[in-house]
Amino acid sequence: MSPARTNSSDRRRPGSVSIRDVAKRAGVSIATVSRTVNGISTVNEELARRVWKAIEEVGYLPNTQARALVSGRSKLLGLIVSEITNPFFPELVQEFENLAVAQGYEVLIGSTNYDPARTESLMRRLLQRNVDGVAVMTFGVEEELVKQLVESEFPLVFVDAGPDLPNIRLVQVDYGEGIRQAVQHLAALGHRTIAFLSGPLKQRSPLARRDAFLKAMAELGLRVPPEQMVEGSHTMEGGIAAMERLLAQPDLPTAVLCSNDMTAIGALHALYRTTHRVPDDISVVGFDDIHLAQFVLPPLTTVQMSCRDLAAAAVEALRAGIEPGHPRHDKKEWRISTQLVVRQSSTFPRGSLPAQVSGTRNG
Amino acid sequence: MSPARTNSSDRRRPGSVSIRDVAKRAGVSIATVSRTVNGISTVNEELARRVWKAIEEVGYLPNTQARALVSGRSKLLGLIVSEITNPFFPELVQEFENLAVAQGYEVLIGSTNYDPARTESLMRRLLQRNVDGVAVMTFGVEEELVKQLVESEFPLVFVDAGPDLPNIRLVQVDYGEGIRQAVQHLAALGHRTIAFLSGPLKQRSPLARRDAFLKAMAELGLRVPPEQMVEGSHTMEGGIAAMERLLAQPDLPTAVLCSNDMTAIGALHALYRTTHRVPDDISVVGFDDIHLAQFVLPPLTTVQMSCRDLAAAAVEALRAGIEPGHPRHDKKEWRISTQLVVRQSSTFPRGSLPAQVSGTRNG
DNA sequence: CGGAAGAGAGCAAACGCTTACCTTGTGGAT
DNA sequence: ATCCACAAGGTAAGCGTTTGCTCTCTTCCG
Repeated sequence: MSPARTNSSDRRRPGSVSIRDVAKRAGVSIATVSRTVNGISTVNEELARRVWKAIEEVGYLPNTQARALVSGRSKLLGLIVSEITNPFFPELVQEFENLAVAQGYEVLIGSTNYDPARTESLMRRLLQRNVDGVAVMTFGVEEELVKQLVESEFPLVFVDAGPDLPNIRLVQVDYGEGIRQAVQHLAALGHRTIAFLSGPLKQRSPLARRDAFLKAMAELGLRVPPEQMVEGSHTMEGGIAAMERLLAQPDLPTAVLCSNDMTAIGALHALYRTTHRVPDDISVVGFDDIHLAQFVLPPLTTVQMSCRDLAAAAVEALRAGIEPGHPRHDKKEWRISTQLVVRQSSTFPRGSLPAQVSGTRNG
Repeated sequence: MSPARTNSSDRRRPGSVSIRDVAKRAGVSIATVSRTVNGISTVNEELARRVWKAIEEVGYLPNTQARALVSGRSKLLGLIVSEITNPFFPELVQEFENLAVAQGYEVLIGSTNYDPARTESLMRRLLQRNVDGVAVMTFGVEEELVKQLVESEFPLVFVDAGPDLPNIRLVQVDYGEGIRQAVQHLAALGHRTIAFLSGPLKQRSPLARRDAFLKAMAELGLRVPPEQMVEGSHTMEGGIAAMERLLAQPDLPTAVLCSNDMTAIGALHALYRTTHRVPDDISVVGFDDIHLAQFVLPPLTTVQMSCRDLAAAAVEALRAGIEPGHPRHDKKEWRISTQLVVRQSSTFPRGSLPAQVSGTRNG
């Protein structure tokens, strides 16, 4: 009524219509608007309708920043991955985001590119943005910082990663089962010499994969000469280099198990440039079952690790740490199982069977 | 000193040390702390030193929410992509994020999965978070909303997408040059029949790519029979399907140009399952030059579109819209050039030359 | 020596919301 | 009729900052 306007009485961008505009329009106090928006039951139905109508009319969107400021909850989750360009991560990110959004959270994603300085600045930025929790899917977060955060009970979950500290929420992948299936699959086909292209062995998860491999081999009484364990880097480039090193040796295995699909794809690439054919001369098996795995040539036999399960566990772990009355509040460990998916990059070793039943290109 | 504590005098999580704690510790007012942090020159050097020391000691991190609330700037950028799992996007996202972070922004990423409802809710969430601007790299944002945002001068930029509305910031890819190079490359090798596997033709950018192809062919006087224009979906699955439809026809082309690399990879896949070899029987050329392109078998000849340039243009366009005194404030269009990268998936058509010099697998 | 100017620091009002607390009005029990 | 309990809405404090304004010293000029 009075000519003196509040700051946003005129038409502004959607975000800048404030609760006051709604209150004025509906002829109620801002408290009532707030209560209506938050579904608090003490608001009279008739009034609530008026408020919603006013909200509609002025195009009000509650300002999340202000909400966060007063409630202390930003409804933001941080997600730290190694490299977003590694095809494994987008799938994970996607699932994580879907689940988070379904719970009313938004996600701030950052990739570390394995750079400690970058990681630290990322972590700082996330904290500064007041994220309610952080899921870490990479290594190299400074232990000191982690310890400090854990002590202050900041919700933190490590997914297939994480330092060796007590009292940390972890989502752990059970490599044993999937890798055992892969090894047994190859052994059942008749392979006796199986090489392993590992990831960077400074990290825990590649190490766990390697150990699972050695264990599965030992269970079958199969020997693994050290020269058939080659370290890669979980990238295509690393897979190429590792395979080339393997090829340079006198005794070739008839099968190669790779620590992840990217390595396997690199291996396929390296083999393509030689006279060895996959799978007839050499079988290649991956790990992760990224989307791409079914589209490489030949389609890759690999071990599936469910992104959805992984993401779901991470989100649940965070919610458990964030939301006061959450049932799983004290749970510290989540386990994800793995499982073999047979495609066309693995078959009998050459000569071990009378005929090659699986028709492949050099028929 | 006094036993009555302010809210955060004890050891809490890093984010919750407030400016007041610093002020108390340094024995100054919060205004001075604020000015020190923001580098305002009226603060005495000696005092500033004391403030920084206090900040260090209490582990203070300014609360971005509060800052945003009072300044009206969230320093958040929204980024909308179609699907984060499509390998083209992570590379773009990565670059975008790097550039944004370098300018002090954080990025909220969302994927639409081509779902209008999802797109709308995403947009609403972004506005609610008070993002300072949004870069849109997908189609299907409701025109009405866009119009409204543009009218209210909300910083918005469309990257290789966008509705046909006036006065919109656009980053446009110049398909002409790259596709012409690709066509001329194939023609120079001796190809006369070149098929085209397009993207979904309901969208602008696939349409632009197709038109560029037709134009380049026409320039050389090469005919393109309609049955050699097959519509795909810019995915591997779509590439496979499109290639299969092409293969089902009586007259095969000697070369196939694809609207994006994913389609080309699908095409390679489909061809792998036939007796046609790439590149000897049929040459395949992609578009985008995603990282993966150099690792498929055979490494893909493709047209490079620089992610970095694209991302840089998008960030600059947004900054131009956000930051008051930005020089490019009125610029509405940014252009990105494209360029052919020759790898091993293209060669002479079979029989067109006496000997095949480029050593390929069936040598 | 008085006073103006300017540097440097503090006070307090926003920013848009949530929520504890207070006020008002209603109905039922006494 | 009086009182109390309770429902329903309003008032205002406060979340952690930034920033316009004010206050207090210096310093320097006349």
